This record gives sequence, structure tokens and C-alpha cells, in this order.
Amino acid sequence: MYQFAEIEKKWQKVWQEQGCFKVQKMPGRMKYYLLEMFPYPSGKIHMGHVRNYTIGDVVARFKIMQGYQVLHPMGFDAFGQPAENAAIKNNTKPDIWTRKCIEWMRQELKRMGFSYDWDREVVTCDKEYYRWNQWIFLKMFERGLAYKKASNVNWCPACATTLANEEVIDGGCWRCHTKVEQKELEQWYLKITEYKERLLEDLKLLEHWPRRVIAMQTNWIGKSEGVEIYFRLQESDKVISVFTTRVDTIFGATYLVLAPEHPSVLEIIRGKPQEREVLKFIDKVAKESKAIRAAEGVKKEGVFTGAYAINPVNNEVIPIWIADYVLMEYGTGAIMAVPTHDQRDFLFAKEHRLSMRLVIQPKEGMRLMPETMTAAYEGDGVQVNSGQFNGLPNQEAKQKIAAWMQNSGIGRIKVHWRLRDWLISRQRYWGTPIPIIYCGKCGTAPVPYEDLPVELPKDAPFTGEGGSPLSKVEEFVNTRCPRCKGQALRETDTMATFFDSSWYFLRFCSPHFTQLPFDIEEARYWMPVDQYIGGIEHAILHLLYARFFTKFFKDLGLINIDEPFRRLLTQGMVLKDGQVMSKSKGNIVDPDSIITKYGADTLRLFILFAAPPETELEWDDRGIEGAFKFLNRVWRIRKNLREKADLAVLKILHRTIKKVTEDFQEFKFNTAIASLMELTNAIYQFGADKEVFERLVLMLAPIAPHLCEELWQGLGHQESISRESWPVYDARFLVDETVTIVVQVNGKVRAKIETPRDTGEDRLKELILADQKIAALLAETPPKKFIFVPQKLVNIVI
RNA sequence: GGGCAAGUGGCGGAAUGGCAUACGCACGGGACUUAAAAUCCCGGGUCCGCAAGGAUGUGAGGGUUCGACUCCCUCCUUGCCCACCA
Repeated sequence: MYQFAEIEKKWQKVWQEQGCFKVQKMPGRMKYYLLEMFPYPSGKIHMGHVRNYTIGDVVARFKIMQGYQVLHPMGFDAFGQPAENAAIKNNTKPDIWTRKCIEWMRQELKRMGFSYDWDREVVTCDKEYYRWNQWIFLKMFERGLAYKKASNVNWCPACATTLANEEVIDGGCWRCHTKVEQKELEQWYLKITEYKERLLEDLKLLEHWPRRVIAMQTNWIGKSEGVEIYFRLQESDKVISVFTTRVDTIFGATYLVLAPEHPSVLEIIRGKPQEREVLKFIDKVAKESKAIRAAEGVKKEGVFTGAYAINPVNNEVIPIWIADYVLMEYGTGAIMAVPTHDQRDFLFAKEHRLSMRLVIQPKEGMRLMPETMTAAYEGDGVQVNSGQFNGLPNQEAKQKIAAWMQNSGIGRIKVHWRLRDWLISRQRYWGTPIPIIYCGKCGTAPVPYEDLPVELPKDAPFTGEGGSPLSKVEEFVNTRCPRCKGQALRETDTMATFFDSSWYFLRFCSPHFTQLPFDIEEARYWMPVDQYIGGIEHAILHLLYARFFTKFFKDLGLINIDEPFRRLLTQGMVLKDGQVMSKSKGNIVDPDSIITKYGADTLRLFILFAAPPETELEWDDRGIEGAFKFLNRVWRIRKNLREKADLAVLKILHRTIKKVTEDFQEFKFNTAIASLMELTNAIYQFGADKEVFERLVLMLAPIAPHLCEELWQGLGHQESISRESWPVYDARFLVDETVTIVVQVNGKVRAKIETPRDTGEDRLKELILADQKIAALLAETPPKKFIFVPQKLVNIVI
């Protein structure tokens, strides 16, 4: 058994003392920026971190050996609510608690042997970092991209703070799952919608992103093309606009439905007999939160308003209803209902006995009739009951109707987006103060750049409930107006922490730069990130925000790239007994205890070997034993080297170099390790000389760096193995003089014959027919056809 | 309801049009040992057979092909994301 504890400690010290992984830009040399999503400093690393960072570390070390300048930094996403909660619980301060956690985590990361340039560490709660959050905010404010508005916002009562749309999951808070309420508040927003076209369009540039992440972002941005249609009221000139993506069904609109919150509702019902009933219904819906409205799903309640509108395409008079299934947040808050071709409208119409008209007849199958339909027909077909558009395929009619409506002024072709502006105000203490001052005389004023940072006070009386903690710190709140120098008040909300992580990858390029968020020259060299690695849970929020910030920096002229992350790898989760490791399930395996028992190299090896990076990984205590056994097996080779290696082993060696190099490039670590194991098995069978063994050690080094450093030194080398060149294969060893030809009869393997490589088809045929087994099979039924796959296979059809 | 993945031995997984189950775990056998552990070597899809060998086999059913885990169609199951989105 090799002494992993000693060896690992020894080499970690050497790496640190020699500054092995410090990196500087070197113009003219190929760079490689490898980034793993930085952690929230919870205090302990978990297997998810181990997996994420091990994958990254292997790639970083591999690229260094291939001769790249590799930027591989690490930092801490240190602001956020858990620090406040922990501080309350442990009767300490978020600052102290966070710094202690960072200290522990840094030690654990070092114990894993990761090749970070620790000189570049970035901690977001340092004022040298968050001052640039404030700087960025002010730049956005100047350009109208940061603005304050009052609106109904998502409010988590447990966290006592607002939430972005992106942070509401199934109607609950993304962090504590408490039911989210709606609250009218004045809050700061970032105008991400200004960038919606580019955020959508540039997804096309991301060829090396997982398709599903692209799909999720596309979905989230939610572009839909349709027509806004103007319906005039029967009794006045007032107009109700509706948005539809199915303008081909406009002739089938038999009523309108407004959201209960629609601003026109009160006017429409005024003085009507239905007024009282409608008000009652609105009141009832208002009490229900959005989450409940969505959750109850199928139930579609509504009432008639007593008013009528005119369908502009055929001047038909149709009733106006209000219903809870129409949402004010989407479209215009009003819809045209086409019960025959929309399932929700169909259910509602059946329930309230509203009329239906078929306008699209399927091309094949039964002819539909509204009276006998049991569900809406949402597929394609041919227009009927649609005036001059009758007989057209509906997809074609869609284009023509839209153009016609636009020309006659009864509608307008319009694009609707689902993406909303990003709410960044948080009523919490542990975050970046928003650099804004309110003056009674001058109004809202940005903090002058020279006054940055607006420092977060060390002390604030926070309890986790009621209002922004900073509002209670008088020396923070009270200030002077930058314009009139009179008494003024500071903004007391802090920024959402997703702001911090939206540009940290740029800060890593020049972490100590004092003139700007980052040094333009450094960023020009290092950016974009060549490979980004992290969890799928950030597929929307973080990655969308980071893309937004990058485009903003481009507009500021600070960088000249459109997208921050060239390639993205989303690693799978680590499971135990088929479930995600979690405290509540009690199935956590602590990386620390594994390192103590087997060493970091074994842990690294196992986590790469057990599954491909993108799939879920099932933790297996016995599997880790196997990984440990393999490393010991490699360790023992050093004592049994021969003078000269067997040709068989050389062939396998060169095949392995080819395979491992290719696999590393594609992040197929599990199969790369499998071939290293095969090579090891071959060495046990045939023996190896020093050169063969050295190349095995070089290939294993990115995976098990400590063990390989020790072996490398033992083989007589002075330099760290991490700076050695990656081995190259010699193609001459890959070619054999003879090949094994698989002989199939009707697709079934019946024989294998060994022949010289260059055997011609005629000669091969002779050899095959001479084979006893094949001859026996062909005796009864003569062959119809021979199919030759050169140097591989022959299939005989009989 | 929409979108995207995935389904292969007892288990993790390999093979993406050409020998299904590489590599590892677990299991069985052997060597070494007084013995055990460790180590080294060998064997394992399933069914029939002492064996040689044969049949069968990648969620189910169909198709394309000389040949399909791989491509196409239908269905089932599981996971993830979005969702009264008009």
C-alpha cells in the first residue's frame, strides 16, 4: 500500500512553495481559460464540488501538459442569505462566519490537490470586489438600464425579501420553498429585456453548449410571433387589444376573455346589471396568489361582463367575459377565445354554454362538427368559415390574414417576449449596497464614482424579519446629497447575489486591478472562457445573467466578445442509493473522510471512472476500493521494470496514448481510465521498461497528480510532472501486419480468419471458402453475394 | 399540455451501421500462506448440452439494410426543464 497521506501532503507543499500553477499572460502562446463555477462558502465541500472541480482539474493539467497557458482560478461567491441565517443561529456576524467558512473550504480544496492559481482568488464580499458591482450598476444607471419602479413583486415572507421571476420555482421561494406572495413595492430593476434579441440570437454562436441548456434559455426568453388584434366595443369607441399566435383562427373567435386585473374591466361593467357579480369575482381571484391559480390548473372560472365587442374581421358582435385562466402578465391580459381550436377555450365554452364555430377542417379523417367535438382541434388543416381565406391551408392563411389585418389597420404583426426585467433589490444585509442617494430637493442621485465603494457597515441589527437591516444603521443611511450637499438618505436595499456572479470570470483575468472592474488588455488575452463547468441548476439564471453582463461590457467598449463561455459542460449529480445526497435524506458521503481513508488521488480517480461527466453518478463504497487498488497496482510497477519492453506492450502503449489523448479532449474520462487499466494489465502480463512506465505515469498524472509526482521523482526526474509534455504516440506501432477478418453468414458470425493486411478480395474469398465450417454451411445453399468491409469483415448472403 | 434526455449482465458502465457486454465492482475457481488478509492468475448474459456446438439476447412492437444497441415510425417507462404563455 502506498503512503498516500505523506505523499499528498508533500506534493501539495511543493506546488504551493514553487508556485507551480501561477500563470501570467504570454502573448503569442496559446491560452486556455478553464473555469469551474465558484462555490458558495458553506464551510464544507460536498461530492458535487469534488466532481465539478476534479473534472476541471484534469482538463487544466492536461492542457498545461499540452503546452497551453492555462488560467485556472478559484474564488468564493460569498454574499448571500445563508450567511445571515447562520450568523443569527450561531450568534456571530456574517462577515466573520463567511471568512471562517472560506478558510475551511480553501483548505479542503487544497487537500484535493487542485491546480488553482490561488494568487487570483476572488471573494465577492471583499470591498475591492463589490465596489465594481457598484461601478457596473452606476454605468447601467447612466444608460437607463438600471431603474426603479413600483410594481407587484414576488415576496418571500420567510426570507423577508423580494425575489426575481427566475427565483420563483413552482410558486415557491427557490431557497426555502415558502409560498411566494405578491406585494406592491418600489424596487430596482435591470433592463435585461433591452438585450433580449441578442440573448436569443447569440445562442446560435454557442455550438459547444449542451442542447438542453440552449433549449431552456430559448424557452425562458420566450419569443413568440403573432398578431395584436384590436376589438372595438359595441357601445363605445374603446378598443380592447388581444395577442394571438393563431391568427388563422380569428374567424372562429366567439367571445373575448379579459384577465380579472385588466384595466378596462371596471369601465366596461359600470352601470351594468352584472356589475356586482363581476366585482365579487374579481375580489375572489385577487385573494388567491398566482401559485394557487396555477396549481388548481384545470378549473376555469369566469363571469360574463354584460359588454360586447366587435370582431374586426367579420363585424360579428361577441360577448366579453372575464376568467381566471387569463393572466395579466402575459400578452395584453386579454384573449380572443376560439373554443374549437384551443383546449382551454373549449373547456370554458362547454362549461358556460358559449357558441363555437369551426374554422379549420383537418385534411384527412372525419369531418369535424362543433356539436360533436369532445376536444379542441389544435392541428393543421384547411380554412373554412373564414371569408375570403376559405380553402387555404391554415399555415398559409396565417401569413395572409396577418398581412391583410396589418394593411387594413385592424391588427398589427407583433413579437411577444416572455423575458421580464430583472428585479435586483433585496431587503437583506449581506450583499452589495446599491449606490444611490435620495435627496428631498434633487431626487434620486447616483453615488459619484470617486466615492465608491459604498461600504457595507460591519454591524447591522438584522433579525431576518421586517425591512432592510441597513435602514436601521443611522450613520449609513444619513449622508449628503452629491448635488446640493444637503441632508440626504442612502438606498438601504442590497443587490441580489446573482449580480456578483455575473462577471466574476472577468475579474479573474486581473483580480487586483484598481482602475476598472478588469484590465482590458488582460481580458482581451484570456477571454472568453474556453471551458466552463458547473451544475445544470444554473442553466437559466446565472448563465443568462452572465451573458447579459458580457454584452453590456461589450457595449461599454471594455471587451470585444459577444459570449463569455465558449464551451459549457454541465456535470451530473452525485447520488447515493439512487437519490441525491442531502442532509435531510441522511445519505451524505463526506469527501473529507474518503481523503483520510484512501487519499485524494483515489477519490479523484473514482469520481471520474464511475460515470461519464454529464450523467448522474452513483456513489459506491466498493468502487472506491477498486480505484485504490488500481493506484496501488500502478505504484508496484516501479520495482519490476525491465531493460527492454516487449513489442506487445509497445503496441498497447501507443494505442493507449492515442485513446487517452482523444478521450481527454472529449471529457470521456471513464473510458480513458479504462484504457490506462488495460495498459497496466498488459504491463503485468508482458513487463515494461522505464520508458513505457514513464508514459503511463504521465498519462495518469492529471488524474492522480500526487502519486504520479512521487513516481516521477522516483524515476529520476527533478522537474514537477505537471510541467512535462504530454506523450505522443508513434503511428507505426498502431499498424499490424495481420488482421482478423470476421466472417458472417447472413449477418451471423460463423468464423474468424487471420490474414495479412493487404489480402485482396479474391484471395480472401478463397480462404473463406476453404474454411471447414463455412464450407459446411455453404454446401446446401450456394452464396448469392459477398460483402467486403476492408480489413474487418466479410458477410456472405445465402 | 409542450420541450429535452435516457432505458444494455447481479451492479456502475463500454460499443453510435460491422465480433454486444470493454474497464471496474460483486461473485466463483486456482496459486502463494500454518492460516487469514493482501497480492497474482483464470472464469462468468440467458437457455439446451459432459463437451464441441447450437439457440437466444441491448424497454415493447414494426420498418430500412447484406448486416441495427446504433438509423426511421409507433408505443411504454423513468428523469429533467418550462407551463392556464393565448
